[in-house]
This record gives sequence, structure tokens and C-alpha cells, in this order.
Amino acid sequence: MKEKVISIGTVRDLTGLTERQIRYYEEKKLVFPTRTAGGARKFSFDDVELLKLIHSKLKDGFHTFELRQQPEKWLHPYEEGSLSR
Amino acid sequence: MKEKVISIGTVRDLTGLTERQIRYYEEKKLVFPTRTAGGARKFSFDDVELLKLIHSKLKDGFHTFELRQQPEKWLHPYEEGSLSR
DNA sequence: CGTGTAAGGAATTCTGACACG
DNA sequence: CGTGTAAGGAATTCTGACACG
Repeated sequence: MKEKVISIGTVRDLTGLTERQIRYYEEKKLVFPTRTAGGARKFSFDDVELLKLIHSKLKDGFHTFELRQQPEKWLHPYEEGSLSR
Repeated sequence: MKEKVISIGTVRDLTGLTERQIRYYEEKKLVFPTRTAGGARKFSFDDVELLKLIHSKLKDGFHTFELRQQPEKWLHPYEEGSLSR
């Protein structure tokens, strides 16, 4: 599920996050969408799951810089390998 | 892989087909993308594989109406169930 | 810090039509 | 029949900024 094919509007619908939040998490180096020739972001299904996880961690009180520094510490896939990179 | 999340431009890149061809195959009832609120088509990875198969069949001399009438006759997934509906 | 919003522009997609054959 | 193209419009996405706190 690593193919970057989903545009931000669909990611918004899939995650329930706002485009603002999605772009902010990218700005903070937490997700790495690719870009189309025109500059539009393309995310993978793994990115979608990761975005949900990021948001839940922020709700738990973590800060973006903490999540960026030690992804191994908090990135624990629901299913083994489902979010492997 | 049935989630309809890929826009036509990405499908074009993934299949090598033109948007014209993709829209035509939909018009002929060979693929069934969903639509966003704004009317934009959204395809699944299964649709992407199906579109490639449709195009190869057309290259083999088949016509769209033949493919539509008896999908069981020519729809033989590369891997069991990969294109099941 | 994380998120909302209004602003203006650029890229994307849509439909219906004319064309060829 | 299957596909190309130009046309005009509508929806989508982008960036940088101001705001709050």
C-alpha cells in the first residue's frame, strides 16, 4: 500500500482531517507525499493510516517534533508490517 | 483493492491509456468509477488492472460491446481473485 | 504550536461536439 | 467503433499570510 496515488481531497475524506492539518503534518516532515507535475500532493494508503495515527498522537498531547524525532517509539502498526517503511 | 480513490490523471499515468480512452470505457459500461461531489471520477486499483485488460482485449480485436456482454468469458485475473467483484 | 480562513492563481477534470473511418 | 482534439466552464489544489494563543 505504498503507491502514492491519492489526492489530498480524498485523503481528507478518508481520514476526517482537514487539508490544513494534512499539509501541516507534511510541513513538519511527518508524511512524505509525492507531487504531480503540477504540484499536487499524492498520498498512499499507508500515508492515510499514518496521518490518522499522527492525529491521535497529537490529541494525546504529543508535539509534531516529538513524533518526527523518534518514529520507532510511537509508530506501532495495528498489524505487523502494515505501516513498514 | 476496491477502494475508489484514484483520479483519472493518475489512472492515465498508471495505465498508459489516455483520459479519452478511460472515459470511453466507462461510457461503454466496462468500468464503474465513483464520483466526487464535484463530479470527478475516482477509480480503484482493481479498476486500473481492469482498464489495462480491456485495452489489451481491444487490441486483440474485441469490441467494447463484446467485453460488456460476457465478462466471465474473458475476465481471467492474473492471480486468483485479484479482480473479483 | 496546531489549526482556521480568505486570496489569487495554476493545474485538473468535466461535458458535448466535430472529426476520421 | 474507438480515439483525437479544441472549447469553455467548474471543481480541485497550491502557496503565503494573518490570526489566535
